[in-house]
Amino acid sequence: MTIRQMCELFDVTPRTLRFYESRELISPERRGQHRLYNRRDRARLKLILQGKRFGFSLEDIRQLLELYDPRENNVTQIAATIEASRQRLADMTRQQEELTVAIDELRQRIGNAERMLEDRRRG
Amino acid sequence: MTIRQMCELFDVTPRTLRFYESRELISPERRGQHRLYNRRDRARLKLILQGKRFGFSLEDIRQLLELYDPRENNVTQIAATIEASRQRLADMTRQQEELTVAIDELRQRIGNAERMLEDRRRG
DNA sequence: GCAAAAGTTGACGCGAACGTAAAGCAAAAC
DNA sequence: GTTTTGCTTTACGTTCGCGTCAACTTTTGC
Repeated sequence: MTIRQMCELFDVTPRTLRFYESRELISPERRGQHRLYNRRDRARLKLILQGKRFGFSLEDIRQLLELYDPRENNVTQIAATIEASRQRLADMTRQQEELTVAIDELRQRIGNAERMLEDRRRG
Repeated sequence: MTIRQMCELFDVTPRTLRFYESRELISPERRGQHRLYNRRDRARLKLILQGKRFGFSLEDIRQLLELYDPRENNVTQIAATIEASRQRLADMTRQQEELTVAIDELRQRIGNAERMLEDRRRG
C-alpha cells in the first residue's frame, strides 16, 4: 500500500506519515526509494491515532507500541516497556473515571442551558 | 487567595495562570496590581485542567466554561455555546467508548508481556 | 521518448502552551 | 530605612506536531 493510499484510508497527510517514521513509530518497507505500508503498519497507525485522541504524546505512544509488537528482546527492555505501559494504563483508567463524571455533569449543564434558552425565547 | 497559593494548590506555575488569564479563561480580581483568586476562579481552573487531560484545546475549554458560568446573556450566544458543548459531549462519549475497549486490550497485552517475561527469566 | 504525476529529502515556518530572563514596583521584615 | 520578598509586565525562547515550500528523482500515461 502506497503512502497516498494510507493517507486516504486514515485521513492524514504524507508529511504526517513521514514524521511518524522519523520518530520511529512506523517503519514501512522500501521499494527503491518509495515507501510501502503493510498490515502491521496499518495496525500501528491505527493505535497511534487512537493514542493521540487520548491525549498521549508521540513518545508515550512509541513506548506503548513496543508492547503491542516488540522489536527488542532484551529482558530489561521488556520490563521497562511493561512498567511504562502500566503507567499509561493507570492514566487511562483515571481518565475514564473522570470522563464518566464529567459527561454526566456536562449533560446536566446542557439540559439546564436548553431550558433557560427556551424560557428566554418565550418571555 | 494569592497566585502563589493557587499554584501550590493546583500544581501549576504563575506563568500558566497569567497565560490562562490572557486567553480569558479566568479573570481574578485585583488588589492594586496583585491578583486575587476566589472560589469561582478555583472552580474554573479545576475544569480547565480537567479539560486539558481530556485532550481539549484551551479554546474548546473556554467555550465550555461559558456554559458552566455564562457571562454573555445574548440568546444567540447561548445557543452557540450549547451547540459547541454538544459537540464536546459527543467527543467525550466517543472517547469514553474507545477508552473502554483500549483499556481492556492494554490489560491483556500487559498480562501477556508479563507471562512472557517470566518465561524468559526462568528459561 | 517525454511530459506529467507521485514520491523523496531537506529546510524553514507556525500555532499552541507555556518557560525563562530582564526590569520594575510595592509591601514587609529586620 | 533599606533590603528582601513577592508580584508585576514585557518580551524573546522552546517543544510538539505537523504545514509548506523547494529542489530532485522515479514512475507512469500516452
